[in-house]
Amino acid sequence: MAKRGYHHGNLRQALVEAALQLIEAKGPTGFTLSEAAKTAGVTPAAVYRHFEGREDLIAEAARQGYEVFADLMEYAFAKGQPSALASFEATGRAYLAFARKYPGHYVAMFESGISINRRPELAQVAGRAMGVLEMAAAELSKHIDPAHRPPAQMVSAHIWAMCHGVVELFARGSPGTKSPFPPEDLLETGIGIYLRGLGLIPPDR
Amino acid sequence: MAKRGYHHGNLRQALVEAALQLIEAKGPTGFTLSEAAKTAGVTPAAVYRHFEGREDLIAEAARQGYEVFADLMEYAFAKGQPSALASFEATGRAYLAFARKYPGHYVAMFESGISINRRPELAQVAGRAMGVLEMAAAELSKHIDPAHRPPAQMVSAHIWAMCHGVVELFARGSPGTKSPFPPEDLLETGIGIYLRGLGLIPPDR
DNA sequence: TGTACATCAGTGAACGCGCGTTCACTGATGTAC
DNA sequence: TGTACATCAGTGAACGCGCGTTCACTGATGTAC
Repeated sequence: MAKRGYHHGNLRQALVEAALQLIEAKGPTGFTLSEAAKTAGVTPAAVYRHFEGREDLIAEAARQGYEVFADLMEYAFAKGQPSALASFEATGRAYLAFARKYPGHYVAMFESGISINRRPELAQVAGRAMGVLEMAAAELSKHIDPAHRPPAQMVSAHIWAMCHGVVELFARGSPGTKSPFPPEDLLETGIGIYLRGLGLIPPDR
Repeated sequence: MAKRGYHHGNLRQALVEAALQLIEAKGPTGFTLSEAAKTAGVTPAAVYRHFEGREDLIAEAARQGYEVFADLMEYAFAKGQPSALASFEATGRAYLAFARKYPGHYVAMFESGISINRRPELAQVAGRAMGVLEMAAAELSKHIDPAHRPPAQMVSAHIWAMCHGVVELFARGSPGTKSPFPPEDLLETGIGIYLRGLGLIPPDR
């Protein structure tokens, strides 16, 4: 992908990809606009033709991440159908898979400190992603005895918290916090126990 | 606490406290050594009489956080005794309470990117904190039918992940990720369902 | 098809800034006698 | 108790650096006729 002459061709996307790569490598702190520009083979000033500034570039990276994220979750949910349980578990696994496969996006989305309300499209696509998880939880809730049924939003919040916690604590090269278990197993067993607690899996298997 | 003359008296601790305050206010990114020095009423250069540099100052803030954290967890654990279940639940709640009460410490510990192996004392005290949770999980495990008993370390990892996830996603002024439930409730119900899944709480209560 | 011209997407130099860190220094404190 | 002196804990000036951002510019591209 050698720079052909004066014009880059698709600088905007190249900058986003450079940003993602740098964010993954150095964290949201270490990421600089200047370095992203250099990585894309361009002067820092050129960035301003496509973005309002540093923050805006990060926001776009996060937006694209949410887009992929929401798609993955939707796909996982659909694939598990018509079993609500399978859908739900697949959605949880998709969460971790996303964090693993797109670490740059994940950091931009959840650790960069970007406000989700910065741009309307960002808020919208983030809502779509969360919506899938809530939908999965709602489907699941139908199978629970209404007397002991927690709100679907609460169930999705629990699962989201567990997923996020596993990612942050165990799936990253995190500060010394290693566990003897692979994150995938940790999440799978954790969700399994939780679902059993909801009465959706028989007590002993 | 007006500066009395040339010598500060207890600059080292004053710097740590300034750092914590700034980290809480601006995140680990926004924190600067220079500003911490100014907050403590001192020249940036003075910091070097007490710390090796910026990172070292953050590490000390994190260390003090782990100290308090471990104490709180130990206290909660002891208070719940002799009931393993009560101890375990109290320990979980203590986690969230710590994050709420000492947000600067929490960020320094878990979001500053500081390596736990930076200094031996840091690793040691962090180990102590994790040890309490593992101990609580081990106590709890004794009451589970051995045939269906997950390793205690796994249980503590699950709970830690859930706690951390709740803190990061719902207990902070986080990016748009609000939930209609208070974090305390979210954690309490989440742990409750999980424990039910372990067979430690009767299916309906 | 060729030409004139508007628009677009870059350059590169410059800016002011605050950062972390160093250095020789100096004022305050503690200690030996 | 007084004095000389070593040690300690600060100062303040200076540094080099890379940052984000701006500006007038220019080379490349697209379009109208």
